[in-house]
Amino acid sequence: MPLFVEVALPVPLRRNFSYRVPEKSISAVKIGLRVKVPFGHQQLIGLITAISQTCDLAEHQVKPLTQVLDAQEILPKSLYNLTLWAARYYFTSQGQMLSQALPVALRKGADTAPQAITLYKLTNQGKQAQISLLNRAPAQKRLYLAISENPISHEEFITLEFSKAALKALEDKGWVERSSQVINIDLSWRQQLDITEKPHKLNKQQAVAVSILNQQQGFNCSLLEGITGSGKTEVYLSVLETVLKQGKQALILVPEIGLTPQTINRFKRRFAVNIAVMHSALTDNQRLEAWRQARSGEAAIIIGTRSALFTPMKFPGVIILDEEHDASFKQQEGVRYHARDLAVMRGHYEDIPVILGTATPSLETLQNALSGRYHHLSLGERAGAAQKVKQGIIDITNQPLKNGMSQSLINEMRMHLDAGNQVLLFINRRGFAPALLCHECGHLHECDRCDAFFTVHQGLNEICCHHCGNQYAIPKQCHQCGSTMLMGHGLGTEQLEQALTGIFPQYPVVRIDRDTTRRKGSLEQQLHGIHKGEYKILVGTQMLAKGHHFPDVTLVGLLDVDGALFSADFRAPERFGQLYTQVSGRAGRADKPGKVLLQTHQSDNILLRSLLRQGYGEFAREQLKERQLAQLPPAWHMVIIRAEAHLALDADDFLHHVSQLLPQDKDFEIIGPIPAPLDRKAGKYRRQLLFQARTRQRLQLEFEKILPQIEQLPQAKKCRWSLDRDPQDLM
DNA sequence: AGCACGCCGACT
DNA sequence: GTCGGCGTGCTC
Repeated sequence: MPLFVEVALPVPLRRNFSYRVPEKSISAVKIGLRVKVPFGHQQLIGLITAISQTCDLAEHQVKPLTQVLDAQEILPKSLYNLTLWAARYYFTSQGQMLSQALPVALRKGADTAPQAITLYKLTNQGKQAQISLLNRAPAQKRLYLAISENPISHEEFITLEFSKAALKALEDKGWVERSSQVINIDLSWRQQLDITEKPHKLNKQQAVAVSILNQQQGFNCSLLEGITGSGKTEVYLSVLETVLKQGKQALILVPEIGLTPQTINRFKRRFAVNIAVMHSALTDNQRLEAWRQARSGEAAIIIGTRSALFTPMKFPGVIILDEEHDASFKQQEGVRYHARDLAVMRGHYEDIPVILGTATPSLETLQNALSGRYHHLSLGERAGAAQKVKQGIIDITNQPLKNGMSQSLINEMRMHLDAGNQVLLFINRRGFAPALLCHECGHLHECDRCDAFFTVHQGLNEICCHHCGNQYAIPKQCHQCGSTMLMGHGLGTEQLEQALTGIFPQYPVVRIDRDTTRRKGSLEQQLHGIHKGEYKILVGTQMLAKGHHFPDVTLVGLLDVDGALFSADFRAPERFGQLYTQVSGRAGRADKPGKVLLQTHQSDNILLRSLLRQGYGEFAREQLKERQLAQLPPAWHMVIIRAEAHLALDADDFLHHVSQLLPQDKDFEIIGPIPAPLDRKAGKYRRQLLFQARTRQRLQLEFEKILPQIEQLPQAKKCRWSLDRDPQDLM
């Protein structure tokens, strides 16, 4: 009787492939095992998703699988199901999603069995050896002494920086031998949890939060809202204690920039348990080892960034996702999944609680908290540094600007610098899609057909409405006052850095953005320089605000507030609110009050006023109402279809045909095709189509129906295209 | 996504 | 005469 398997392969084709199971492997196949299979001219590794006695394809079309790689399912059932759910949700192939969920080493075929570790120990001859013979070989002596005390593992050998030559010499003498040993899985933490640091006394709000969180059984989700310094981590630690005492594991997810030794040490100090850390600097094998320890239950705590979401747990207890609003939880290439959304879904599949922590909730999470789907727990809302910060608005309408800085700002900077303090200047991320604004009268140019602001496309010398696609050449004069001083592009960090060096030659400037921090370790180096006071003026993008505290910074300037408030990107105001709140929470300290200055042409803007007067909470609630009116996320649900081609026409043509396939009624809205805010990249033209649906269900249904048709479009061959569900930015 | 096949330009 | 550019087409 022939046997066939369906295999999910890491290819962008949205289907699985059938293979014949060779006689000898028939008893070895099971759903969820990795197999190696021939695919075109290559051998790929995929997962078995189904087994059947029959196959629809003709016999000559089906190849036999090459090898079964596992004896046991590679993922626990809950994670396997989550991953398949995610494949559907993000409209990607099961194979790509599953491959995403595995550490690279396993994608390449590594073994899941724990690796035997190499131990170096003394031979009988070595035990009787005369140490004095090593007097002239200090490296050998050091190693010999270490080994004679206790056999050492290869890992210790590396970390203690012994010499390889010395080891070889001792082996050649016959004094030291290596043996390999399989380490028994140590689960003793489940019986006996050692707490190595006395917990801080919780304040009332923390205690309330902890007691509510500790009562949770099974799946549920909580938003823990607390400003910087309100003690979120202490709440996490307290919840962890409860979970670990029940013999269950905790998965902690943090933003890319937040995974510092200090963060990890906070957990290490409190609990004497094995902590698996998953970060991008690990080698494939180190990652695999951390993964194994999580899967076996040896690691009680797993802490990592976005991709750590897929770490299996033998005894799942809780998922904590810190700084839940952080954009780095959304993968921006390949499968564009959101670790926060999948974390909630994973909590559901594992039937365990999920805790989302932040000072500035994303509107998605806020909506869920306000509607009662999530518990809403608050910490120290009104306390802390935020209140002490002085805030000021500089209306720059018709003010002379030096590289984006007004004279008032420069004067203020000088005061703070001369007093020996540091100054921090923020500008928006490059590639922001700015509105066209008159510097003289502050008029914002709006599309004549919609209510949307025009977006400036400097490269094309065009303004474009991102709602209807309406395009014009950039006007020479303001439509309201006739001025020729129209502003349409944010300035760059580099430009600003140069200007500052000119204005304040005596104060060293440091610039922190994607470009200056690309090299590994350079961010740490720059931050170190800032803390030592080597730099006086700090220039940077959002990056600088995340998780870093600069006690000597007393003045923070936000240069391009308008660029954030009037961007074509509907999330820009939300992100600005988060940035502003974070910055205000961090400027200065108790004995050195900080000041935040905002430059804008729209000093009486309602949004801005509400943010400054009432804080992020109110601001966010107002934003939420606006999103509802505008039928934008999280009220409605969005998918972006992006296309890239050598000729703009090809991309447009494709998207146009796609838009014909999409449903059109009151539950759906289609915008575009329009140029992508970064419309030309590497000589290719990028266009996009926005699609909004009233409900998730309809969106899912419609796309599942038309996706095969989109794939079949002849125009699809002329361009590269991709889907992005719940897009983070419209770039 | 890979990878091979295939058809046109600057080199020994 | 060949090496290699990347367009197009296929993968159970």
